[in-house]
Amino acid sequence: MEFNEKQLAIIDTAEKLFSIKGFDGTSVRDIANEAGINVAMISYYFGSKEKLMEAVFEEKTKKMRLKVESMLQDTTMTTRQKVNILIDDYVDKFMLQPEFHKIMLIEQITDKPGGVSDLILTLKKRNLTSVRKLILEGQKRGEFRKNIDPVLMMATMVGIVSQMIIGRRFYKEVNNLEHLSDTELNNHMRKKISLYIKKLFKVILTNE
Amino acid sequence: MEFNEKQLAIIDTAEKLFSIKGFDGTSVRDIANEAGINVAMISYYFGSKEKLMEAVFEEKTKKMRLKVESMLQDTTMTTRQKVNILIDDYVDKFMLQPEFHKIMLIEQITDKPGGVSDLILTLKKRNLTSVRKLILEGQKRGEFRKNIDPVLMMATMVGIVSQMIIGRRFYKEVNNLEHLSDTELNNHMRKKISLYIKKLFKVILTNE
Amino acid sequence: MEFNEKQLAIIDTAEKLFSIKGFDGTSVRDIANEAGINVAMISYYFGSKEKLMEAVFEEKTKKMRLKVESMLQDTTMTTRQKVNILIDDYVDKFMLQPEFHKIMLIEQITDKPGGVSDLILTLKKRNLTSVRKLILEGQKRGEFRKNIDPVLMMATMVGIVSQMIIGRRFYKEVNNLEHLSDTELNNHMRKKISLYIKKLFKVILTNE
Amino acid sequence: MEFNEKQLAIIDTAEKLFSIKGFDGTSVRDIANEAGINVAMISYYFGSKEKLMEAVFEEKTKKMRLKVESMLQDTTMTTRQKVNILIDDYVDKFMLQPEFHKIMLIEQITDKPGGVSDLILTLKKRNLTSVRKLILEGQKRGEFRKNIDPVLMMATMVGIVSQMIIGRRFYKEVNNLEHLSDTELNNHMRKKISLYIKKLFKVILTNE
DNA sequence: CATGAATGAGGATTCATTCAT
DNA sequence: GATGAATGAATCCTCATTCAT
Repeated sequence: MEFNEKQLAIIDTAEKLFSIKGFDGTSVRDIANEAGINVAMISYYFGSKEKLMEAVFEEKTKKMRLKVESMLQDTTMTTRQKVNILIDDYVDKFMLQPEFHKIMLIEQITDKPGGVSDLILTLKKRNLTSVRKLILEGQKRGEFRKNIDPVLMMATMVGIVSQMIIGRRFYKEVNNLEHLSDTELNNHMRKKISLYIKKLFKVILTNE
Repeated sequence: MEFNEKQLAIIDTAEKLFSIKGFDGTSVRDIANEAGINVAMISYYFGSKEKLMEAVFEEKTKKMRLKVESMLQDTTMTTRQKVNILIDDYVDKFMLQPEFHKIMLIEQITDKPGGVSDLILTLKKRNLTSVRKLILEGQKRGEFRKNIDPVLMMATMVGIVSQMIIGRRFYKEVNNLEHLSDTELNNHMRKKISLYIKKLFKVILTNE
Repeated sequence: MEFNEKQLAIIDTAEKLFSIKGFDGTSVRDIANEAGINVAMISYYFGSKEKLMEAVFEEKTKKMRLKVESMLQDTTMTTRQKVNILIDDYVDKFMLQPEFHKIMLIEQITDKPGGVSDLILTLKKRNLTSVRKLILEGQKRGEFRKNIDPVLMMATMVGIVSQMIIGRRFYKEVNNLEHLSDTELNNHMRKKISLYIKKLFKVILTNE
Repeated sequence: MEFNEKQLAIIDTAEKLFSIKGFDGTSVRDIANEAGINVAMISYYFGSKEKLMEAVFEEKTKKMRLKVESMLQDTTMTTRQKVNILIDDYVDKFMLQPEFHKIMLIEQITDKPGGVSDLILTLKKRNLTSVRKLILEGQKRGEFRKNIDPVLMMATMVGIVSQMIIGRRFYKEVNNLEHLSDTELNNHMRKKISLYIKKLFKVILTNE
């Protein structure tokens, strides 16, 4: 599915508003006004508000696919190096798209059958398969220990990032970082979270 | 604030529906029908839908306050024992109230000013203070290492639990646990998560 | 119809609120709150909101009946003296009960069939009969001229008083009387209006 | 502000219903049904019921501005002639728009701050200024006497017309004019009132 | 005699969508 | 292809009244 320029503008606006006010809290008029287009355009281009949400998801997940598969083939890196790259990759992607991350969270929480949450579930299962392969590789190579739960591992990484995105205001206030610009804070948090998760995973994967 | 039986019934229904369909996705009619009461009763008892949400929050957080403070005084336990109790406590509380947990998440994500998210922020700050004290105690006693970030620690525990609650369906399917009843699955997950976080925290807190 | 103390309190409150916010703009809850009684009392005591309005009217018109009839018998006064007394009487009564006057106006304007406006119409017809007699008396005695229209005469007196009550704020501002208290302004206006109407009527009734 | 045809139809209907049932007594559904349009159109076109009322006022006052100012310049007429024209003008305008007149009355009586009553007050003040100028002119030319109160004068004219509009039914019945059509009665009343007020004003303005 | 609780109808407004142009 | 106008359904809330106690 290819979207034209106007459609992309609508998708961007929708992403922003959905993440701030939720799907039901956002009216198509809000989106139309913010995007500077006619209300009827949304039905016209996407069919319905629901379909617009799916379009948002479709468009925004294009960049979201984890590049695990390609790395699995690679034999020049240790598995731990691969894991670290993966962590960096994940943290960067989501910290740079907090709005979309929020939408994904909300969709999973509300979990409407037939909606976006089904797509997310599929995505998660696919990612799990990759992660399992990676863990297996690490174990075969003797880098990782036995009894690693990939689901809990994923929950750890995703959960921490989620909490930091959701609790951005909290983090800023309790660490007295009000003087930082949005971009600065983002960079600061990205580095910190990345480092932290890497340390954590090192322990999870290797310690006995 | 004391709520009577009928009010509590409304609150319970509201909690459930808000967690499934979100605040805006839930109409007061939905709540009234589900609770078997007249629509007007909601305004009558709570003033508005917004106020009802606050009542839900008020009622459900009664049991939610972490019992850190009381434990801080205790001198018969090691700090790590205290931390483990805290983890058990937290995991139990939220895994037994997944609906409310979802509401808290949604409220934090959408983050309406003047709404429930402000109350949550206050709660988190209060908890942070307690956690900081606990860490300090552990460090003074030589149990814990230096350079522990309490905010990341909290994000880790909260994030993992969140992910497991949100990803309950995912967890069930990929682990082939469809044969378990809801209660059985709950118990299974609670134990697993608790154990996992404890291990994680042991490493975070003590390892050099 | 005799009203007990509580009923009278409700009637007074209702009169005030009806005059400020109109009948439809006033809710029985408003009245109940303002009067410090239970909402159900209004239906309980008066049957309905509509009936309450009629009770207000009934109670407040008790003092409103013009004392024309009694004066007609009097042979010691000239008719013009009688007219002047009547004017004083009317102006005083309405300027001292502006709220009720407003209600009467609104009721006449909206003119619901079967409502209070019917009662007002009856009252006006009764008053007209008296006024006609008085004019006749004046004409027989040679005090008044021919061709006096009693309806226009009444409209003149009632209309001027109405305008002054309605336009109280206007009058105060354009005459720079902001320094006067409510009572002072009332007295000032009463005298002025009374005098003005008397002059006017003198001309209307006697001039050729 | 220019209103399109449909808006004008809504405004006309609203004017009628507001004058009959009052603002609060009229529901937007009433207006929509009577005007043969969808309920949502009212919000669509005017934003709210309140704004619709303001639109009614705005539209209907277009023709309502007294043409005093233009006449003040005129040197070919005596001031009394000007006054007479003014009276004719006023009586005609309001007797031909009794509905709107009623709305103005109700709005002044209930006197909601920030509502239409503020606009009416402004209008009255503007008119007062003009009337004052006219009186001054008459006095300078020696046509009028001293000590004329313009506010009472206005109250007289406006009050009489108001009473006749409000008491239209009363007037009809007591004068046995049931055989007249609405238009005939209107013409009859207009002439009568006009003549009466002119006579009255002649006396007020010139008599010592 | 009095009242807090409860109700169903109706209030204004906003919604996503469709239609005519 | 694009849009302002229009719609019916649904939104939350308040209404006057009644009921059970």
